[in-house]
Amino acid sequence: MDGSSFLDLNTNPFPAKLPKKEVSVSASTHLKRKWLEQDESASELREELNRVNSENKKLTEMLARVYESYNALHNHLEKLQSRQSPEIDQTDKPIKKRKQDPDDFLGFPFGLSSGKTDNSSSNEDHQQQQQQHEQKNQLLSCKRPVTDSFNKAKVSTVYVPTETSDTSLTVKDGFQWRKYGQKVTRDNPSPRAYFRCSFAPSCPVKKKVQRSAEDPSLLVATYEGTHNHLGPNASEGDATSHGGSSTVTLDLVHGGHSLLALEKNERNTMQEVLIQQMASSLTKDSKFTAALAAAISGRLMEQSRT
DNA sequence: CGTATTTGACCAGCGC
DNA sequence: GCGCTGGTCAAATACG
Repeated sequence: MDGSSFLDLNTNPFPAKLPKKEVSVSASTHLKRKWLEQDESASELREELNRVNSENKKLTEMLARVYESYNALHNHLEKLQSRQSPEIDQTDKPIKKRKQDPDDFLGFPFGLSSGKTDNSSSNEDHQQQQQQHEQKNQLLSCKRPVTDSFNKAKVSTVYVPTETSDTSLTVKDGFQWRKYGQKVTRDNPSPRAYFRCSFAPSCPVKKKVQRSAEDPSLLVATYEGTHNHLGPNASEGDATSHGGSSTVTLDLVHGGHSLLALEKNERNTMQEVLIQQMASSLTKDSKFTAALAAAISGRLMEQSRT
């Protein structure tokens, strides 16, 4: 992307026609004219505001449509999945298993790993839907959950863009995590940090965070298990309010039963989250804010000149 | 002083 | 059985 962001707030198709200089104008008419001009510019601004509002409305509607189709697609996928693999039943057996089955490894549902799946009937529709689903995920979230809730494995992976200089290996997801270990792994030069949920003492959820080997600007957070307590929204301990990077609070660990419990609430808040996310990404973009500031100041200057 | 983090040691699964 | 590797423990340390 060539980052020359330019924001033109002056969308008025009829630029302010500055009157030709009239030398012999009485003081009162001059004053009246000035008021008139101010009035005009005020109404222009009002029009502009209305236009921006309607645009905002349109965008919100568009977002809602996208989200609706996402939900429809999601439900459809869940149905398909439950029809094709009804045997999936991952009970809470704390099996210590080093090598995970590649089929459920981190729950890659989109053939990211090898393309080999159990339902290798190469159902093209299915694959297409999965791809669409993934695209939507990418579109909707910079925190891209690679696993989806339809995958019943209680493992999900989240990619979080971060500063390469940031070595803290922290992913702010709203939950409280206690770090209990750090390891350098074979396939990645950057260390992997191990976290446990410290929100509730009995919460079994674990999180691994490691910088992506391919893209050092990405943190890969792997969540395992299901929280057995209320989500971060129920508490005040939300990391998003602590300044710094504004990440969106999402419960990224769905699995088994808690999914059903959480999904309704999640859907209700999803739209809000998306909007917050858009706003935060815009405000984080220095070019955007600079362009906005320039446009506003330009507008003000112009107004003061007239 | 209590809590969180760091870090080396230890454990267990897996491949050879 | 042995070595490699990922995951966990727990003492030491840092921090508020």
